[in-house]
Amino acid sequence: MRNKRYMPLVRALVECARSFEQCSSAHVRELGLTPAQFDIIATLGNTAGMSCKELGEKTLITKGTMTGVLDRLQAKGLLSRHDSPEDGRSWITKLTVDGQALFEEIFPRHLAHLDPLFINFTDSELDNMRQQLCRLRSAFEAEGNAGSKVSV
Amino acid sequence: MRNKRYMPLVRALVECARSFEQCSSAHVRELGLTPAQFDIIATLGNTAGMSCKELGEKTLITKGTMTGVLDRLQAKGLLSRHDSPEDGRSWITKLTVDGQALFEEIFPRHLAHLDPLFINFTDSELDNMRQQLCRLRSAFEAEGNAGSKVSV
DNA sequence: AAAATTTAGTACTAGTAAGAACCAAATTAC
DNA sequence: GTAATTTGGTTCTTACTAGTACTAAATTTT
Repeated sequence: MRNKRYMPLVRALVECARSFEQCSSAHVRELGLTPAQFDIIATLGNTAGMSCKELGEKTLITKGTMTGVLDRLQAKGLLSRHDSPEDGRSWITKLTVDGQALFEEIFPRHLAHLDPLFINFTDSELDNMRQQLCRLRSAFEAEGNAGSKVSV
Repeated sequence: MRNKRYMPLVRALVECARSFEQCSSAHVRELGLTPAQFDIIATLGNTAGMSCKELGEKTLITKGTMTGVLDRLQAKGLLSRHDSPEDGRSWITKLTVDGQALFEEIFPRHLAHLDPLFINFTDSELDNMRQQLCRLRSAFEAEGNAGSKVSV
C-alpha cells in the first residue's frame, strides 16, 4: 500500500479532510448538534424551506439517512414538514421559529471558529488548492462511474 | 456559509476525499469486506501481528470501534488474538492463514483498481498536492488542539 | 386512459463513528 | 511496597453510512 506512488497523496488527502471534519464537528457538537444536523440547519437557514431531495443534494446526506436526521430535528422542535403543493410524494421541510433562532445564534459562531484556520492562506493559495482538488476529484468520478473511461 | 472565502476549498476538499473513499470502498465491498475491515487486513498483511493500539494508530479507527471490527473479522476466521508476552492488558492481533491468503488475493486487486485513477498525474503533481494538503492539515491540527495558537 | 416506469420518501439491516464509563494491568509517586 | 495515576481494551449509547426493499405519487408509454 505504502509503496504505490499515489499512496502518500491519498493518505494526506484523507487525513486532511478528516482533520477538518474533526475541527468542525467537535465545535458543532459543543453547540449541541451533530454534524449532519448542523448541516441541515445551515442549509435551511434563511430559506423558505425545501424538499428532502434538494436537501440531500446540498448536504451530501443520502436519503436513507435523511429521514432519521429530519426526524430528530423535528423531535427537537427545530424543523417542521409540510405538504408540497406541487408533488404529493414530497414534503417541504423548513425551520421552525426556534430552528431559525438557533441558526442565527450558532451559525456565525461556527464561522468565527473556522476563520482562524485559514488566516495563513491567501485567496489565491486557497483557489489553487481548490482547483487541484477538483481535478483530482474529476479523475475519481470518471473512473468511479465508468469502467475504465479515464480521459472523459 | 458559501460567502466565506475558504468555503469553496473546504467543499472541494471534503468532496474529493469522499469521492475517493467512495471509489475505494465500493470496490472493497465487492470483494466482500467493509472499508474498516479491509483497512485492518491491509495493515496486518505481511506482518507478525500487532496490538489494538498500534492498529488504531495506523488505520485511524478509534479503539471503541476497533473491538467490534476485530470481533467480526475473528468471527469470519480471518484473524486471531493472542496474549501479549510483554503486557497483560494487551493482545497481539494477527491474520490467520485464511486471513493472509485473503490479503494476498484481494490486496493487489484493490491496488489494480486504484492505479488508473492517477494515470493522468505526474509524480511531481502528486507530491505538490500532498505538500499543500499537509500544510493545510497542520493549520487544522494547530487550531484544533490549542485555543488560538495559529503560527506554531 | 390504463399500463409500465420513474421518482420522493420511509423502513430496515449491518456496520462504523465518537464518546463516556468501566476494568484490570502497568507505571509512577511517595 | 502500597497508593494514585495512567494506559490497553471492552462495553454501551446515540447517531450516521450504505445499501436494499418498499409504498405511493408522478411521469411516460402506448
